[in-house]
Amino acid sequence: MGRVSRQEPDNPPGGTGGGDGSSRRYEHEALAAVFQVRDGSMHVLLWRRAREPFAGRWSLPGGSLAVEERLGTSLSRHLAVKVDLTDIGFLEQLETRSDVDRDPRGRVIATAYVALVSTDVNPTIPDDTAWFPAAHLPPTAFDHSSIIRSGLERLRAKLTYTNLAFALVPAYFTIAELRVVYEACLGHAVSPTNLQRVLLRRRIIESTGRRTSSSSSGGRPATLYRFRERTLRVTDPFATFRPPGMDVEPNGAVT
Amino acid sequence: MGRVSRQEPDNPPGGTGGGDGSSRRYEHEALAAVFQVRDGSMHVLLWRRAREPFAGRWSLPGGSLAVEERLGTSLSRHLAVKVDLTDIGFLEQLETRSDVDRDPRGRVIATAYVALVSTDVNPTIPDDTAWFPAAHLPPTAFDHSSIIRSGLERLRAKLTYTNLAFALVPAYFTIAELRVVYEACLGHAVSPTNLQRVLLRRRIIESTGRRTSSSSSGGRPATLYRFRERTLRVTDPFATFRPPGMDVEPNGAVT
DNA sequence: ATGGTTTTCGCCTTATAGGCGATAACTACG
DNA sequence: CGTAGTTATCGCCTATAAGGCGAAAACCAT
Repeated sequence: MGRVSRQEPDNPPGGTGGGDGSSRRYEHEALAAVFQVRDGSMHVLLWRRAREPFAGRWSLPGGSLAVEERLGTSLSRHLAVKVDLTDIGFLEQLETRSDVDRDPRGRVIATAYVALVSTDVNPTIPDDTAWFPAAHLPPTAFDHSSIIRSGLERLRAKLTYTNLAFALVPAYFTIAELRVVYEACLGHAVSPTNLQRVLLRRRIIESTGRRTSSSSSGGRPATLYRFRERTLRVTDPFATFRPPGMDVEPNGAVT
Repeated sequence: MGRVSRQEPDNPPGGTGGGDGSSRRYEHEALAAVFQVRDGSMHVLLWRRAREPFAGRWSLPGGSLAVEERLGTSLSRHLAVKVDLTDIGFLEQLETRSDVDRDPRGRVIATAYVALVSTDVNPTIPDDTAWFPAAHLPPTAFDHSSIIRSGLERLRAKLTYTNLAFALVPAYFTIAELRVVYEACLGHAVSPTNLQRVLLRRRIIESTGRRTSSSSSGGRPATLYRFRERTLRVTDPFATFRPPGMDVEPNGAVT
């Protein structure tokens, strides 16, 4: 192949496309793995395919990228329009799948996102969509089940070293409610005692003075907590190998 | 936008493209942020653009996606062909940029990767490419400097909670050499004592019996260490909130 | 009031990171 | 050969964060 030379496609878009096969164009879709904790376990929102390929199987909601949009906004639009889903607390790009044969009809590149929905919203979804427990997925289409696994993995990781849970619970919540979410996500028992202590110490959550009026099954009324911030923030276990005199302020700044 | 109905582009590729603007096609390029520690500081490999737009500015190596390729292999090919770079120890997808106007010539979607090169390789690179310290980048093209920052952030994070450093050092190395790499990457002093202890305790590195024959400037010969594994493996600070009796075996399995 | 239930606090143990000085193992040079 | 200089490594301690467990708090129902 010729001499080493240029870099990106210097061909103007729509240009003649010289050399080694540049200026090819591809369909591009944005997919969302929408997660919500329902009845104590993690669920994913899936769409039942009406047509071939994979007719009858379930797939991630999403849609193709429009000309004037970025992937993220495109996806929000598709979710709003097609599944009536607007209450998304968190949306983050996950990964882009480019396998040549991931769609039997032809080449479609897909960028997958992770979307989180709080437990206190119950969106009205179309008939051909449904929530499925992430642990027991129905037969899925394309590479979507692999994408879901990948999303779950990221979710689990971030839940332990960030404040990401803010997107999965209402603005005000009890430790018990938070515990359910953590258990659903991590897939194992979580001690409420330890959960409270750790998140308070990390200054991720804080107590509002208020308490639940009275719980259904009796028992001491729980304090209502809230997340100090409702945007993603990492706690610094990344501070291993931290330099000598370096201390991290509560606000995250470094002195 | 009609009634809520289908999902992915059900149009066969090349089809007529109905409804809400589906089956659009876009140019797609793969870019690499190639990192290497040189002279004790982190460097990035950049390419000098010959033509407009951004003529004379520096950009990430890469190239457009060919029809029969996945993004990762496409990128490897471009790096091998165009910058003669084949000794890449690690290649991981970073993120996909889809801003409409990121390329003034028209719409090009870019998927960026992080690539790592060990300190013991010194690839012969073309005239119009050069290594730049990541802390002092030259004027860059497109959104590339933002991509580099993003890559550096991931690199720093992963260096502290994974064995990722294996891709930045030779197969056998001394703690001193490893320290240089960590300092270059994290941007602050790292104690060799602590580095050794932590990585040994985490069972990320292990001592080969061998020692450096004799160093240049005198001093006790250092033990040669090696990474137990040369594929990405996370250490489990993700194990916070770990369930009661759950212990993690040295090999990473969970009992 | 009494018992059941749930939440929360206090005290302790364990695990991991980090500081610092002492010792080991070489080179260089008289 | 002996001694100074240099670098690597180890041992012992401290600091911090996570986790276990039981006791107390604060409600409900009878």
